Amino acid sequence: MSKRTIIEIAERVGVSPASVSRALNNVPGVSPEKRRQILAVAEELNYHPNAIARSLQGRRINTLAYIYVADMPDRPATDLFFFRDFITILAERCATYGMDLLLHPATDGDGSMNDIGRILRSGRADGLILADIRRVDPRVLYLIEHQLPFIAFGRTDIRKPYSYVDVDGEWGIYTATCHVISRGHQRIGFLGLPIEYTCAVDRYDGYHRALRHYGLPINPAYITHGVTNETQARVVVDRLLSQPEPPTAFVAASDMLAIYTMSVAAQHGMLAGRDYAITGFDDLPLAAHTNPPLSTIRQPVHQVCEELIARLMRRLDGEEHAQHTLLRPELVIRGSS
Amino acid sequence: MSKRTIIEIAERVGVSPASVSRALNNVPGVSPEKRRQILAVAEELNYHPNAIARSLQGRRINTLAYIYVADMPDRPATDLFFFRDFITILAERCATYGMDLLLHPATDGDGSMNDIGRILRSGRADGLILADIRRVDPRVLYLIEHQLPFIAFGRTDIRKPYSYVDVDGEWGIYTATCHVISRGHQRIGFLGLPIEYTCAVDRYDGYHRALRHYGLPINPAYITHGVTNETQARVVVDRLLSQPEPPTAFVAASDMLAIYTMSVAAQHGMLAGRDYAITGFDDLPLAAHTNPPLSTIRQPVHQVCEELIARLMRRLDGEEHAQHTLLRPELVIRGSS
DNA sequence: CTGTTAGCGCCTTCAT
DNA sequence: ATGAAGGCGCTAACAG
Repeated sequence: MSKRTIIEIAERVGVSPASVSRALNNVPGVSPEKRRQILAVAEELNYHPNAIARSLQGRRINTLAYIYVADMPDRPATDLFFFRDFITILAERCATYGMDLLLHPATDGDGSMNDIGRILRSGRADGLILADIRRVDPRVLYLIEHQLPFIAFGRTDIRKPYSYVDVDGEWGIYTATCHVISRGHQRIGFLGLPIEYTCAVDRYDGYHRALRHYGLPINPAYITHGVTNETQARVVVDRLLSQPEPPTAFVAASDMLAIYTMSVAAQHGMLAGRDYAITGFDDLPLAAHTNPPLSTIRQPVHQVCEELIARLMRRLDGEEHAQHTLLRPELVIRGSS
Repeated sequence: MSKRTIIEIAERVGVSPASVSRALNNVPGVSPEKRRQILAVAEELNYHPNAIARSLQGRRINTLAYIYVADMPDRPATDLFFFRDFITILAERCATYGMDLLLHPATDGDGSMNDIGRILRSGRADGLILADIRRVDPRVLYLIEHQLPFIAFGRTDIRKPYSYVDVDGEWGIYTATCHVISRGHQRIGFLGLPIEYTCAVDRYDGYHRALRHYGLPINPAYITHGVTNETQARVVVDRLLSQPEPPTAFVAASDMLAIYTMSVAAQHGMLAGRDYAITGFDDLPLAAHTNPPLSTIRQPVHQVCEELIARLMRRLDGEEHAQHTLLRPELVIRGSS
């Protein structure tokens, strides 16, 4: 196997490497005849341009990177399942823009600060996608400061301008809570995410607003934050249910939280939809197949991914800077509420 | 923002770029003092070596690519969910080897033949991971012929040597079928994958062997192949159940097939575990949360990924060529059987 | 239309 | 221990 470079093609055809380059890139300035020959030989040699050499000239490498923390100890297991789906959909959207997705599960627990600059500056990716956004997120600050091209899936409390796409979790949970109230429930438990995440606060706010809106009291004994796995869920839900006046409904900030809760409640002999109501958030593929099927707030994942990539690509083209999108999720009513 | 190259560091420190390179790469031949200075300045400048320039010299880019077909029309939706999990676990295993995972959802339906050579030869990835293997897989043939470094998750009928990792689906389905038979079932339906996939045949063989082993007849009316979505499942399962002597148990070649089946059966008023038995294959996160929880054959995904990456890395190091691993899955008995 | 030249950022001889 | 020079594969700028 020879080298398979434009030089080899040039030699075979009897032209200069520059002409080969021009022909291969559809740049004018090559006679049709030579262009034809060149393309034929390239085809015959099974030639593929070296993307590495190309991007060394300052061109793009046609790759977007998604850097995430894979094994964050307090990472909601719930989000983990959501992000598994998110990743594949993101990759598909990338593909429609001719980009590949580079997955980098960060190794440092500190939100992958080490890797962020490295991947971008090392030229391995043209832009960055960030998720799991915290209210004050050092990664976002870093990227803004260094003017690196990125897009965030989620808002922060940071005032500086940057681009993001987010789902209106406040509205979503507000809607879910109202739905449950309209079913006649008055004592409503809330199962929240770890409050360092922006979306955790956002979703809690929706719960809060719905209760206020209906003039229901905010009872701290019904509210819990930061449950991230089934074991913790067991403790918390047991406690919630063993109160003198336990909640008759639960609004969970994620499908997995809801599923854990249903599982614990089942051990108390309680069946969702019959003995209590519950709603989730995400609409994982799983949600339609639980028993009973889980009512939930569906994240518009496809839209989210489309917007993320579209904005990031425009940023790479220098066409836009600090724009954002807030997408509205959708209440899906199933048997659990 | 300046260029941030070794040249800039060299100028600041007052040495040659070569010395900077040596210092940065821990190559001997730099005085400790200069080395210290160089590293200090690099740190201060927030310098990251350009991976692109590096790999132009023939070094690795530290990336493995997973090329897959995202929107294959006949792609079992079942596998889709499995591969979503597979991807994230694969990425994590890559990370432990210092590699990133490049996701390329192929755009051509033809098994991504176009992209395979391109990605590898373009230097964007050092090696390739292939899944969704078919019995005669043109991608595998191509990669073997061109001596490109790859590893397959799955066997083929191809005789030429190449490396793969696979799960013993024959054994798995054999075990599941025996389990169901041992529960007293005699009429056992089989729900198979599209037979162009090696694993589809493999799993069917397990069913076949179990029936033979117990001297049960092979009834074609109980056997179906190639169901890939819920709509098809409805038709097929309806037909299976409306026979004079319908199966009293089902062995499905994937969890999703099993779940679809349970869903259709429920509409016939039949509850798994009570009115009939059913087993799946994969052990998706979903499986533990269906109603009733699904008995299934658990794919050792973590082991699979570990072996895939380990073998591929050894291949890249020139240490091994056509080795393979066959992993044994595990029967997980839950409420559905 | 075509070829030559220079250089992207880095590493690796080869001298010194 | 250090620096100068060449080249990885490709493309852009400049000549002809």
